[in-house]
Amino acid sequence: MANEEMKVRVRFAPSPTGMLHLGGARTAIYNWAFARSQGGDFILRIEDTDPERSTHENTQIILRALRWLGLEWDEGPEVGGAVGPYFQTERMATYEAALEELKATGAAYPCFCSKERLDACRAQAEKSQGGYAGYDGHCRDMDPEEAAARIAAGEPHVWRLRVPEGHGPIAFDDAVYGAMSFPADVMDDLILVRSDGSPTYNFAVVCDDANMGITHVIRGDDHLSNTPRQILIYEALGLPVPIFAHLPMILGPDGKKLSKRHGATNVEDYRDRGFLADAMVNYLALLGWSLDGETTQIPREMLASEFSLERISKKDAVFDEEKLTWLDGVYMREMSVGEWIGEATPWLAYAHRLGAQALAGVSVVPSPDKDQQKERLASLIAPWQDVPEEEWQELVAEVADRRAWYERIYPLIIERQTTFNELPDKLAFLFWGANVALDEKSVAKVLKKEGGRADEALELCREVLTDGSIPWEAEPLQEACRAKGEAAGLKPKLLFQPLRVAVSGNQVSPPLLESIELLSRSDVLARIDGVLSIMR
RNA sequence: GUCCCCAUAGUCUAACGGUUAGGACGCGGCCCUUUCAAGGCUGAAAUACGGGUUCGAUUCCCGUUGGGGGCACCA
Repeated sequence: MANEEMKVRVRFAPSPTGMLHLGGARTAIYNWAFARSQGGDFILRIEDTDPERSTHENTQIILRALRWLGLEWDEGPEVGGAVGPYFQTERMATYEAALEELKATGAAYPCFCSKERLDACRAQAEKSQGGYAGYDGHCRDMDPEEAAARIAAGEPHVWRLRVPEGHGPIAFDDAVYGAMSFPADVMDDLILVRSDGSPTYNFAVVCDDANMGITHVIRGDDHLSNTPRQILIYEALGLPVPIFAHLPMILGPDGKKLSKRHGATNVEDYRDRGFLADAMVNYLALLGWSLDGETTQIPREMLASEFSLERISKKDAVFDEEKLTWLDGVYMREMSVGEWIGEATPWLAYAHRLGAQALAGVSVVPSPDKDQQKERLASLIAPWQDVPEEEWQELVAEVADRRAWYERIYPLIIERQTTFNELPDKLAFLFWGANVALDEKSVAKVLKKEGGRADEALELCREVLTDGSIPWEAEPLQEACRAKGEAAGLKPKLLFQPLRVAVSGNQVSPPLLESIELLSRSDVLARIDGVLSIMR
């Protein structure tokens, strides 16, 4: 057992067999937060013992995702540390040493059963007993001399753990689930080392956690049933058992284990859909943990000081993207102009491209279906990926060159966005130049309304916007329009909605006169004239 | 088949024997308003079921039901 004076050391140990998914990200967050709150060390270890599925690219993807989330590790890949290396494939000597120890005490024995025999056993057990109960111990009591001879003859074999007979229940105190107890007699003799000499997961994990001085193992619930097996290995090796904390699963909206069919499960997809890392960390932290049941905004710094294992929930949690989206909006609104431009640049550049692609002159486009629109936004992953590199560089450079202008968009949009993916659609009209793409529904509802005075309203506004004596600024332009509308008996709504549609193409847009201020007089007048011409 | 875990509104959660069962997302209404947001106020919505223990159960115990995970030469 770890005593109180020991420095807390925790680790996140992903296997590089794919992307970093939401569950893994939350496990990493909890490990990180626990280490920070305890003044301990957060270690990253790559479990790449499965050569079939582990790749260098996947490792890089995981490191990148962790860095995006802002979870810096104290020891691990690219950072180093005193108990490295931090890739399991580079620690083979330590597993071999541990195996030698187990061989010497008789706690490990060689097993020559072929994969085929084991498969057959399993198949038969499933047929006759309805389920597999584990390895049947075929080689457990083989004569040591026979075993030695067969090894010497080069016969393929694995090494299994000899689970002690008459071992009482394996008990441990889980920091989340409390007192746990598993009967030892249902435990079969698990494989420690494969026939190719590589360690299995359970064996490598125990060796590494022990050698790296891990004090608390915080990991997914799916490892709960592995824990008694691992404790058996700790015991056989005579090593101290760390404290375990198992985390409940993250489920999809249908209550099933979260998977691709629920949409994005890869954290980098969220980045590429325009979510903020801060919101992601906050949301994920709250999925299975609470500070006090009241607080929903828990920034990283607060997590790093207030996180506690005691308040982790035992219950599986459903991932709710709507709440994440709301929280993302909260963090968005807290951003300064500078931060906003920095993060939003690709989407602003993409909005520019989208707007510049608008058709020439005035056109009417069908209104998107609300649900389809939502789905489209959800599946937009870094939409600029398809843009030719050279063109893209120019677009991005433009945002930097005209930074002052782009900064003026900030107050118009900051309270109207929840993720960056919404920006292109909402801001494209700023890049239309003299052209307009009219939304079909908006035309029907605002411009062609029965008995409406839309054309009259547009004429009035046009007069004001033509008047060079009025400064091209939102406030004076608005007041002048308002006065003119009032004189003509036009309520503000009847006056401004037609103008909104004529300029932005839609009955819903960012603040109208403030947007007009960002456009040139000639473009605005051209849009109004164009719209007027098709109304007649 | 077997081992293990879980159970408060649609969702995330608080209440560790005594509360009008609290907060958040989402949903409805009102206010603000030239649209949409944001903001403010407000409404509907939960202790899975059945037994105990107790003066008193969301809370403790047992059972039922419902969900989840493990039982690989994967991790």
